[in-house]
Amino acid sequence: MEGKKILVADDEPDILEIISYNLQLHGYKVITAKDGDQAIQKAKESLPDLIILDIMMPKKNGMEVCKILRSQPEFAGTIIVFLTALNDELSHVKGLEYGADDFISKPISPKVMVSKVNSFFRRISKPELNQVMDLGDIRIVPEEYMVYFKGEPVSLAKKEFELLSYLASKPGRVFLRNEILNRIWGSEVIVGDRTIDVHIRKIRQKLGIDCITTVKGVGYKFEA
Amino acid sequence: MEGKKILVADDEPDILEIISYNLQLHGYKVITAKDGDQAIQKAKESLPDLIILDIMMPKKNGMEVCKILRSQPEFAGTIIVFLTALNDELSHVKGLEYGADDFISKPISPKVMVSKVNSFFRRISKPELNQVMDLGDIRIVPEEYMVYFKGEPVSLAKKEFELLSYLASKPGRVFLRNEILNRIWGSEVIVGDRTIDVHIRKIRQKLGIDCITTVKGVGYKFEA
DNA sequence: TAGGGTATTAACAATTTAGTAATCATGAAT
DNA sequence: ATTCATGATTACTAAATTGTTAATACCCTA
Repeated sequence: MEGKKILVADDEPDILEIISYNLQLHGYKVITAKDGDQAIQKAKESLPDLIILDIMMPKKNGMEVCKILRSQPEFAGTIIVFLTALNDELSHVKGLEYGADDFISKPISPKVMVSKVNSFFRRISKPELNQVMDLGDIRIVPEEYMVYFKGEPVSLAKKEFELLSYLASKPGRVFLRNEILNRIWGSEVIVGDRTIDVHIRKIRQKLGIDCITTVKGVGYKFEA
Repeated sequence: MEGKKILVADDEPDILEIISYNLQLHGYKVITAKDGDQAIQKAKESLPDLIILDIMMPKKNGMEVCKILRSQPEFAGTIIVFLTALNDELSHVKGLEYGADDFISKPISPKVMVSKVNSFFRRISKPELNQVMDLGDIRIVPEEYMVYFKGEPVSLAKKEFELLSYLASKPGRVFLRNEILNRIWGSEVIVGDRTIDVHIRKIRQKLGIDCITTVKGVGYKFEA
């Protein structure tokens, strides 16, 4: 997260000030721009990881900037978010068309802003699902489709393995049954109510310990 | 989103018709009023989740209605939006002073209207629900469905957790029993009078300290 | 200090939700 | 063709959650 570059473009110096101050406080490098043209220019020279664009700006508005940047391959992977007025649904719709990743509503709460920014980075830095996961006594090795409990190999079936990996991808976090269904079974497939439970049971059985906690009425979570 | 009650007030039967038809199509329950007085009366008896007010109405105009409703605690959490002529800047400014949450411009596009309404509910239905809340000794982690008291995990049941999160979302603010019912149980469900109390009790018990204060005849509030 | 309204509480009942074991269907491996 | 593992379903059981009741307790006000 540290050292990530963020470009902020807004024509109001105050906003610019507040945003960059708070982001810098959290270890981000901030580049600022005060209009659309400058935003494009600075984006090209600094290649930021995240770009925050105000919708309304002189020279070129946020939408235009976004459109232009998105058309260039070096910004394909860059996160672009808009600053919008609260509930400005129209901008949201258009913004998504132009390739925005998300929106931050004005008025801005620094706290919310920073946590949103953090979550953007968390989101993209995730696709490392093939990483070996070490969680206490449990070790998950995706490329072997294998799980080890205290060094002992435990062989899980595909669905079981995927389910465990998914839950273990964020220990402590509760995954809703719906999320699980979507991720493991896909949104088209419809499976019975008890299917998840049965697979959870198998995992618990095979691992011998209960590393999966039930949150009734909500879902399941992994805990080391 | 389903079953949310929306009160629409406008003196033009056609507009009323279009709006309510489209909203109903999307699963909302619509109540209509054709003037300001009726709007107030119906608002009081049906306690809608969202109120759409035309600015220009007989008896009382939208501003007045808004002002009156806002002055009553049971409408503190209700979303109120105005129907305004496009670019009617003056109404916008005044409207915000009177406590409006947003504006919808005439002429009305049903599509835009519905998507705006949806977004209102999306906003309020989870106002930063994924934010960790730190309140003195108490820490609420929505992602984990967990509450920590002085670092010690306390596991609350779903309803209890939701209730606590709700109250804690605005420490110090009193939540009316009605608001709580609407938010936690939904406007359709009918539960007995003592139900809230019992859940409050459970939370108090489990947390060990009394962070929830009773305001007799009114409701409850969270205090760190 | 008596009484109305309101909240607290504990015990209980109802409901919802998850766990379990047995069973079936499918398809790959022997 | 038979076996076997997987994955899904079912019907049943178990358990936790959630809601109700009814017996107080509390606190204003008269």
